[in-house]
Amino acid sequence: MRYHRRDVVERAIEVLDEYGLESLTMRRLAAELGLQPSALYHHVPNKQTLLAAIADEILARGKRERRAAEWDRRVVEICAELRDAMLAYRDGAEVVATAHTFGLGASEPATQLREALRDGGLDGDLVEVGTRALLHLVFGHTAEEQAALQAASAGAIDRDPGGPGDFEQGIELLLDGLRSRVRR
Amino acid sequence: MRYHRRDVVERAIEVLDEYGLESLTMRRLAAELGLQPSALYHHVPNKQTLLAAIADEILARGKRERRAAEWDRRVVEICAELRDAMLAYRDGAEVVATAHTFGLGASEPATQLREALRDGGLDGDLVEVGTRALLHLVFGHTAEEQAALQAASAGAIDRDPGGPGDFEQGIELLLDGLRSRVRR
DNA sequence: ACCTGAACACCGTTCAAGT
DNA sequence: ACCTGAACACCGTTCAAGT
Repeated sequence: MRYHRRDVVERAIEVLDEYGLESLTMRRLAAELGLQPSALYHHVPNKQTLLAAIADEILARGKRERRAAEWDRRVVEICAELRDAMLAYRDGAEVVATAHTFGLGASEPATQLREALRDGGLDGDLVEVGTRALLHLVFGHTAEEQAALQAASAGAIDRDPGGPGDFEQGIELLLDGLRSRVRR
Repeated sequence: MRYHRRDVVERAIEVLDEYGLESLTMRRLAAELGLQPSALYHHVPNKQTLLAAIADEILARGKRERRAAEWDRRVVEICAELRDAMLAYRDGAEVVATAHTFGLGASEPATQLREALRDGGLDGDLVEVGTRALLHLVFGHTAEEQAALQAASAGAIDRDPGGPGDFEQGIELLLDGLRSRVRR
């Protein structure tokens, strides 16, 4: 059997979802594909790049149709889509958030948010600050939520998992600030 | 020589600051202390706990006097203190942010923010949502800023590092939303 | 209480060689 | 182009034993 890069990424997501990020090793993935570990380096230059590709694929799979007409409703829609996409896979939020911290992946959601804020009539500087703030909120909240959810299902009752209500409320707080800065 | 837990944490921070998070291994730290790796487990149950202790110590070392009288200026002050504390050590933001995602460390800053928001006259629910949103913004922004700074100093000109202006602007956006929700 | 020595069960990555 | 086989230089953690 001969594989291509997309096969490797797809199988990596299966391993991630079934066994978790700490079990997603290059050796484990190679074994899952029936390959020697060294064979993976023909498809991917290193593990970090593979994780960035996984992050992008997870977000791509969560894509939905845009419905909202108003720019601020569209922001909420984009953020909710991001959250749902990450929650769909075990440790999905951690993978995406980490990749984003190091400037990898998640470039498309950033572009969409930037567009929405620009449509809202915000200045160039505020578009950038707002986009980054929204992404940090979404990634931070979802990573914490998923960690709490997984900790809860593994035993400890720990803390409240946050939930979609808390999530939207946080986004709305930020949107308030953005709305009040629309030039008119 | 006999060590205590605090010696181990202190030396770990030195190793972190000098060689970076990826070089902070239990074996490396043990060698630095002139110990066998197994000796560390007398002071700390595992690496995760050590990292949480490092996160707390980094934040504790950055503590400053509170000056602002108004609740919203106090929020800005707390957030700026957190950012400075994390930026003071190599990979400090990543260590603190990761610990926070898993519900470890950073409990004191959370308490201080909660107090400030309560003083501002916000409802219990909003206090929680606001505190979490502020922390995600601070951790997310600072981690990204530090990663970009370190990438820049290592060669690539990559992206803009954000800076304190962008940071405060993001916090102010959120504060706008919080201010508008003060019950009166 | 704190530490050594040895082991267990792994990692990511490189590189010559094969088809 | 894609893969094997072998190696290099490491990991975190456990556990019996020592003082």
